[in-house]
Amino acid sequence: MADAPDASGTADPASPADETGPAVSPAASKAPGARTGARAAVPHAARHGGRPHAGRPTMKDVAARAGVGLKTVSRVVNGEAGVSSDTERRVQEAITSLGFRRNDSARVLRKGTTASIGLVVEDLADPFYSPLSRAVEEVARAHGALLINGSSAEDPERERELALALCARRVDGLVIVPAGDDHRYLAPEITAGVATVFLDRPPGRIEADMVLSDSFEGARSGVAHLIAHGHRRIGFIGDRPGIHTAKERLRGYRAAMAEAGLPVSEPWVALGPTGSDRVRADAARMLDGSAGTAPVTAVFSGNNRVTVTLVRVLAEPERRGRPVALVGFDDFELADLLSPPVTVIAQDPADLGRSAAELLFRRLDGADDPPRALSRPTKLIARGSGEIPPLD
Amino acid sequence: MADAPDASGTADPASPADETGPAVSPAASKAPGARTGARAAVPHAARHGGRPHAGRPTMKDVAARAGVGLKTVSRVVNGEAGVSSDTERRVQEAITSLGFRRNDSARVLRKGTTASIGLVVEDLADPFYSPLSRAVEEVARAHGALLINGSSAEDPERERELALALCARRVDGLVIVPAGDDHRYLAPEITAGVATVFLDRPPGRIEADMVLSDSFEGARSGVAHLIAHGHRRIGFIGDRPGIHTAKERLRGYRAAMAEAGLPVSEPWVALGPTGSDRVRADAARMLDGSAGTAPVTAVFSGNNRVTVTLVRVLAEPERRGRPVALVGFDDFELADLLSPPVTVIAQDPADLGRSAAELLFRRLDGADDPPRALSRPTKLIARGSGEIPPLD
DNA sequence: TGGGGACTGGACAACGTTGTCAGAAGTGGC
DNA sequence: GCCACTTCTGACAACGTTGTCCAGTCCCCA
Repeated sequence: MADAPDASGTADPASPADETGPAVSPAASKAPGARTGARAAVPHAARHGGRPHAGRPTMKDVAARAGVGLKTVSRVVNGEAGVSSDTERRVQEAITSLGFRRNDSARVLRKGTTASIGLVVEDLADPFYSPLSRAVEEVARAHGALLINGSSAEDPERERELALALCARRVDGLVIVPAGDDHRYLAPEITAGVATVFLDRPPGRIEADMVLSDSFEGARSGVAHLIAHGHRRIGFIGDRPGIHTAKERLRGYRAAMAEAGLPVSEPWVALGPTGSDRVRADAARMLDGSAGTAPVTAVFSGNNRVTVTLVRVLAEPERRGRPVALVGFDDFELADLLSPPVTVIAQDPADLGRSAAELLFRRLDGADDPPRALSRPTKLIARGSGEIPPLD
Repeated sequence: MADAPDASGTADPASPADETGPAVSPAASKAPGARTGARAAVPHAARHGGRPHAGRPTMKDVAARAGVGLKTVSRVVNGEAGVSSDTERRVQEAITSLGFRRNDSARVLRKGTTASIGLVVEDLADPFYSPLSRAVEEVARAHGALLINGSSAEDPERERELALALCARRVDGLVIVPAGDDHRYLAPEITAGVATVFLDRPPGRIEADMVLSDSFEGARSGVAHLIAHGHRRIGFIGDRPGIHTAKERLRGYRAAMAEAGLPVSEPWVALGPTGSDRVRADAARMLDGSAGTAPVTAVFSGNNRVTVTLVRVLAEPERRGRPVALVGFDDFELADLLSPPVTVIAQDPADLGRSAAELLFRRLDGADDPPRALSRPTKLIARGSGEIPPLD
């Protein structure tokens, strides 16, 4: 019974598709004047009446307006062949006059592909992750895909929520900077076809593509650099111990010390959250010496955030008298203009993002080879702070 | 009738939902080895064969597996009341054993709301926009919405493409840092119910909500600060003249100069892209004096990117002899650690993002009042570079 | 004038979910 | 034993699009 009136309804040029379905009656009753003419006259009146997109024209409306079939509109909208130029013109007119825009949700449902990828990072605002996000976005754009992204705030549960929400949206692929160390929750998704690339840190308890910087070698070479400049008591301040890169960098630190035959006093090593309070406390402890341990003459910093705090600590007036050498993992803007300029182990965040995204799209294009782990090299950039000799 | 064979099919753990629909035949022919058994045995073999999510279990599959009706599954998935705990348990079992995840595309189509908002900025990697994005994301998250974002690269056409693509995805709302100056293209979308807030710059030729920093007053006070420290020849280097904030800040500069009765030589004013080459050239021109114009003794910088380049220019050895005062619009990390520390007109990007997002969600919650323009104050932070006295 | 091919247009089902509505099963009172 | 009621369940349509398939229409050539 629904069909007959429905069909005649769409033949009507100004077809109120609304009125057939009971679902939209609230919207219809709230904005009854929303006829073609009235709509233009009162821009803000009915704007937020019902559901956000209630009352949007559909292809059916366009078809009725142009006096053609539904599929013909679809063809025009998608630039498919097989529509005479005259018909096309009529359809285009109807489209612009109704303000029609294709509903991609419906398209996605039908086609099974969303042309969007998800990105989960720790913090979108972190100067390490923002160029990385941008690079992923550029690659996505080049492939005609949109980017949906979120910050995990280094919380495994939030990472999981985000990743699964993205999967529920049926993103075509996922780039994840993992916060947690167990990603079995993604197994069904990967099996179902969500291409997944882990970035900066490896996946936990699951096999998948990954793109990592060589944290171990980077840290090793940075600490070796300090040793080469005469330091024998070197501190390490890094990110939380659960984080893979923190562990790897610590391992690099220990390796460099071991290679040089230098002992490591445990008070010289501090892992933890990168908030400035914690870093300041740990720095103070190792710089001033404590519990019978001699103070360090150099510090290796595990990342970006830590380095910036350390730069502040070392710049404090009371520390000026006894210069301490510093090498930091991650480059950062203006590092070269500080005094002393900061020696760093540089990664290229944009390159990491680009590599991960390209790997992802290779998968989406059908690459079937087993998961691979890409390692990107780091580069020591000597600027001054890492070349300060020890005082004693 | 369709149910009986279907049910038996889905009872099979590795149900080949593919093979029932003709829609997937092209995919099947593309990856002919993608047989059912192979999938389980070789996890990565058939993974990217067809459409990304082909063969995912649906509610129908879950229902068949649990021996219940479709709607009951829907009820369980959405935590609706009216399901006995025994039935719920059976459904939950079926869900986990099949690895079912609700398809939000279908949900969106049905419900008309996507629980996602779009954000268009100039450059996600810019240290001004990344905390802003993060703030928008936080607010979105608090409202249970995801964030889809993109960079316009300051290209109006690209901004338009992005914004319309987001509308086609039926985002519930849109936060835009506009690149262009004509947003009439958004009128049909706004009419259709896409809540839209413009951020950092006003919309062009359209009425809509906006959240702006007080660029005029900020620049005026910054230049007045330089004047108060004795400068009479002050340069202004800003962003491209098409950009609203650039114009406003220039206007503030001129106002401060006029208030002090100081003339402005046109070579002291330079607008253009923020790439370092252009800024360096303009800086050199006004610092060295040219064509009978005396060199400036202070520079006011129109933004973040320009300031950083100017800091580098002023730090060059050959410029050290003649210190030049500098005040920059936008604060930036480590500004206080440079020598001299940089005096800035600070905006709070996170606050801007938060305000815009909150305004957006107010609209989505039904607020119907006319579009409003929020102005956020700026704050002068004197650190040293802006207090350098003029040489002559 | 008729027949074949090329082109154009439209009816219909399907994608996976949720809202509506009605039916079935269970409970208690009389 | 029956009715009224509540609680639970499922059939069905609809959301707006695209793929399939068939039916016209037009033109050209024989």
